[in-house]
Amino acid sequence: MQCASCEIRRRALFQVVPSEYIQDAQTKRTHQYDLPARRHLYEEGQAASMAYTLYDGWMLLYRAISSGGRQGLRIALPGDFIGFMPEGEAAYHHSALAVSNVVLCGFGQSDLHEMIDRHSQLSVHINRIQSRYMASCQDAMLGLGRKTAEQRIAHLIAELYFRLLNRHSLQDGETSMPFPLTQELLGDMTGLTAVHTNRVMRKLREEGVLEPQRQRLDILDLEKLVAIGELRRRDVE
Amino acid sequence: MQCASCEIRRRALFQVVPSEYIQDAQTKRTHQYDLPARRHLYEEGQAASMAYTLYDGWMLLYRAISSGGRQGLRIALPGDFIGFMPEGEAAYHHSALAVSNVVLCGFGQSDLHEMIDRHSQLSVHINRIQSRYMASCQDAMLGLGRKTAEQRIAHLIAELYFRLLNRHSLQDGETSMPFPLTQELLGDMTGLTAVHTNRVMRKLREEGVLEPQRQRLDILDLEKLVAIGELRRRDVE
DNA sequence: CGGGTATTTGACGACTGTCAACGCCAGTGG
DNA sequence: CCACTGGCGTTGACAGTCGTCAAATACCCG
Repeated sequence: MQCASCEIRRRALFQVVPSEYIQDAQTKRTHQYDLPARRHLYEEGQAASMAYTLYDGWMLLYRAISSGGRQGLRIALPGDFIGFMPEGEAAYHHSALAVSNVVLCGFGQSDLHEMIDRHSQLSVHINRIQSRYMASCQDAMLGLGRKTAEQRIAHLIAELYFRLLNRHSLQDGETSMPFPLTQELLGDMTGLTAVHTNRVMRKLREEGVLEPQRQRLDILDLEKLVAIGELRRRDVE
Repeated sequence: MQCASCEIRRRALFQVVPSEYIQDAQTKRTHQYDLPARRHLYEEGQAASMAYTLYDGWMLLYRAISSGGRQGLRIALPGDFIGFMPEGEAAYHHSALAVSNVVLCGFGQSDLHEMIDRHSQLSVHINRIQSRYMASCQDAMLGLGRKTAEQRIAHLIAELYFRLLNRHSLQDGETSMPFPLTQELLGDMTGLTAVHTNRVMRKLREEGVLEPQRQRLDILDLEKLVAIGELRRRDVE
């Protein structure tokens, strides 16, 4: 089934590829996927045959640990390009879990590699995307290694807010955002337990910084949230 | 001053570029740099005009935090390609500090971008390098978020050991490695204080896992080290 | 209404940070 | 040769953050 609505997203990824070519062979193998909440798109160690553009919904990219828990690597938001592996890498290094119901556009990994061969600018473009992800990954390392629980959570929420803002999923000045993450998932991202995440959320509520709704989150004091999390706006893509 | 010895390394980076071209214009602007221990190669926020191949010595890549400390992102070992930024990125996102005396080969960032334009395979190659760094960055996130101090330190040391082994800086089966990191730097990498790092190192010594020498480290029980750190060998480049 | 999932709270303890002091060693200069 | 200095390693006492365990409550969907 062709995905009409994800045309926009595909253009974003392939903006550097001549459009005649896109109409061509490769895109025939582009498919839309729907995935309900709590289901995996792929798992760590699995053969990496596809890459995806997330069109709608949120996903958690994470790595499992031996004791059964997991460490979140990134919350994928609509527009994110996930699951790409360079040629020669056989398996995914992480798992991708649907946080809410999601819609994705899938590309064959080998199709992408072939396109990269023909359109060198595509590789440069993907490089830039990867470089951004790397920067946010380093941001996360800084938080996990050196920040308190409250700072990490504030940082994460502020980051998500600005990412949505930057891709115009939120209006400028809007104080309420969709928020499908459970406290357990927040904990996965911040290296905390669900219990402690809860305590921190209460504190942030009591401080008048934010107010959770069902599946949504009101940001009551964005400035304070940014200050607590020590978020540097320029680092957010 | 031209760098004869870094010819090997340059080939590693440019292995995908026709050799006639390498003899050409760009490489004229390749220079060797020597930097004494404790000096910065570049700092966060600085204009990213150069990228480097580390030829000799160890470096710490890190990001500073507001309270004055720092979070290590990666220990760069001989052969590592550092400081590259995709076209359009103006400033480094992290700082690079020489741990020991180091020797580097520098390339102009814009020269690299130009080469990438002409030789698309170079971009693919850099992509692969970045992807590896990303994987080890995610490894670190997992440690910082979910592992104990002992696990993190064991993981880091084992990782460094295998990285040296993989690039033949160590012989197979050799149990002693060069180790210019102070306990403070170990702490920077693992998100611990120097004091606590010390306690963990003592524990590892008492358990007969390792034995520090001056500027060197003896691995007495590699298997145990790997087990404690839960290192997955296949994830190490 | 019932069952599963998510949130909330309390009590307790472990891990790690902070503060402070001391020892060791190499290099320096007298 | 020795005193001095600065960097690093080492140790102890204490406090705080956060994890663990357990239980109660709230919420959602069928």
